[in-house]
Amino acid sequence: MHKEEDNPILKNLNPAQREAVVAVEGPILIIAGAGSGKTRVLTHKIAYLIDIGIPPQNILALTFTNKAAQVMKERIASLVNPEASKRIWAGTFHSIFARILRLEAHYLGYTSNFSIYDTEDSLNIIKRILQNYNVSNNKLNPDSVHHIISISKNKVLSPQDFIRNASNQTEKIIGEIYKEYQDYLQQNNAMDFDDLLVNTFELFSQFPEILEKYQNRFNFILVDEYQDTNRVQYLVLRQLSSKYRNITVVGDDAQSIYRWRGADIRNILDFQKDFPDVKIFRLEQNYRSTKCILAAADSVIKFNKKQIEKKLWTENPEGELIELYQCETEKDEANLVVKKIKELISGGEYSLGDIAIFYRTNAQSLEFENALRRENINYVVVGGLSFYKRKEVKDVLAYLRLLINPDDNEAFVRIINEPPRGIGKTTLTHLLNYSRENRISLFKSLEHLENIPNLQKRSITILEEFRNWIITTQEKLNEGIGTAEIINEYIKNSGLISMYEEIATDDAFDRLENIETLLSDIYEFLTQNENMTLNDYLQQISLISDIDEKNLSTEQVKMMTLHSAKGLEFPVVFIVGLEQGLFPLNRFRPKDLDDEEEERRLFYVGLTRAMKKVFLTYAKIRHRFGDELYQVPSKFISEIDRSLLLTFESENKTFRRPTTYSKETFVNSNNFNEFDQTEDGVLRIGDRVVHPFFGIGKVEHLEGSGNFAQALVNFESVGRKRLMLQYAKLKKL
DNA sequence: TGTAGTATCTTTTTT
DNA sequence: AGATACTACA
Repeated sequence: MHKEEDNPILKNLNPAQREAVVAVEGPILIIAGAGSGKTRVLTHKIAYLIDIGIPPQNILALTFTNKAAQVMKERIASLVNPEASKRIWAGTFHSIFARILRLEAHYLGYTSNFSIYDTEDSLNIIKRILQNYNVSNNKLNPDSVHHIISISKNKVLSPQDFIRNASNQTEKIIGEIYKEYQDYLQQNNAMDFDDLLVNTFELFSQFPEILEKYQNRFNFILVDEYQDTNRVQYLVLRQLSSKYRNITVVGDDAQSIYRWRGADIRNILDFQKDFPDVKIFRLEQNYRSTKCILAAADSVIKFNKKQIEKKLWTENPEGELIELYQCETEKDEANLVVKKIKELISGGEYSLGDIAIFYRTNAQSLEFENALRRENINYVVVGGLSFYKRKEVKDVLAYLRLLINPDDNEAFVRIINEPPRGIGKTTLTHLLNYSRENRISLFKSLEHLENIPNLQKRSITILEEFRNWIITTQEKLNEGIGTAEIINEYIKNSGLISMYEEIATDDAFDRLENIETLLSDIYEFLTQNENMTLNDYLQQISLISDIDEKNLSTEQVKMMTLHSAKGLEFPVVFIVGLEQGLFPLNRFRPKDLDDEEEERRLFYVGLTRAMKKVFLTYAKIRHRFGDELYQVPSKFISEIDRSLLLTFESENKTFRRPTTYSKETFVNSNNFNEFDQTEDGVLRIGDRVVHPFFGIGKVEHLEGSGNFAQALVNFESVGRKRLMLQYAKLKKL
């Protein structure tokens, strides 16, 4: 025992943390509250494992982002020998599984240069399949079909299972589409994000000897953010750990925010069922936030019924009260936040890098960007339209994908007429038909141009030329020398660059710059890493997320969605857009209590990111699709213990034309706790109503109750308005 | 086949 | 309001 006390790896850990670290063998569940040193426990545990002689290459650490894995490796490197830290397998489920699948691809009928399709690719495929099905698009839109397929995969439900379980015609059709989609992916030698998980599960299920190989390799498995794993991730974890049973999972049910993409909170409960001998540790001391922030977060999360009982506490100071600002519009809100940021900076206590702005949807970032730019304040936006999602970047990547995996039809479709080279819709349709009928890829079908009906002479010449160009480039690439130069030449010959040079607008120059950045990024990757190939590059970037890329240690204000904020911490946090319908977000579908609880956890995550100070804001009026919406403060505001809140009205009101909605329309800011559950009157969805100012309209949605009851009314004269029934004086027709 | 003009949709959250 | 997708023409 005393020997362990001396171990530097165990110093600076509290008793609970230390116990969790030295519990080496068997299944271990760590329930770790926000800010309780979860990452610290994981890193120290891995360092400890290495310290007691476990070979680092036998350790597998699964994290939620690549960045978290990278941070973990760096910290381990500083605790033990840096060389050892490099040999740990650490990464996201997706990237680690992709790595395994590359090595074992042939077992599943893939080759190791398979493409990884992103959501956009998947949607394009589904759109095309839907067209062939000739179904009315309003019921089966690509997004929802894609979502259903994705959720099914995460539950390990095959197309055959899906069709068998179908209970109506629509489901049956979706099942057919799912099947066609899956066959198509296999033909393209491509996997989508979900396949990386499902196929790993299939690989291990079908080939026990492969499973055993990886069981033996990963003697010790550690999983971060366990509350956000889904069914298939859980199943693979169970497969991998079933031999040695050394698995440590860390999670906090209060921070589970990915139910919508299949995360299953039951994984924690099932974990205890599968491993009855599980040892459970609880980390309940928070080192991050002030007492005030913690109390506020606690008062909110108490409104959730489903949760594991735990009490988070801190020795940190009381801290300052949370400030709540009521703003006129979203512009006003952005201006207020910028004003507060300037005050924080001039106060001398904080710098720009200490400050973060969290919002519910990416679209909200725009106003803040504008306001910050006007005041010359440096900022960085995480997420939104990331570099690798830009059209011109994706086009270049598609050119490269086609070189590596010529069966990649999505890449082919993307670039065959980009820039325009005279292969239009008609020609492409002929090609697509031929390749579908003969079950070969588009690129392969170029070998049989003379057999393809209806092709014009001109098209044939162009396509032949295209095919030769790709093949010659592939041959050059296979020689393995001067890869970066070959790629530059190839992209130059594609005509993309000269196309943008000819357009010569500001936008086109931006795009050119992005292409240049990408090419030099590739150049650097290939020259810095001796034995890395273009294939490695493509794989790496397809699984990179925006948060992995962005440097958060800079002196800039950080802006991101609440989802991206998970796992991070900042001295000062702004949570904006706290309005009913926006946060909690609702999509005007039947109310789901679980949805609301998830939104509340998201708010909890936001609050608990803050170390010292929290600002909350909402706008009374928010513009959306050109409409003016009258907003109601988020119910979450009313759930914060009132003694912890200071409420303000934003002073810098922007000028607005007076309407019949004068001051009394809006909630008095002292009224937040009067939210109650009384019945919302006689108004029903579909009712036609008349309003003294807006005239006749139809009720499309109702929500809230008591003083907060509100209706979304579509008026004939002015379109959709969100109105508070208390003030709106609507008359039913 | 490419373009100009028009209709329609957009805003969840991410690997 | 602005961007994208679709349709009718050159």
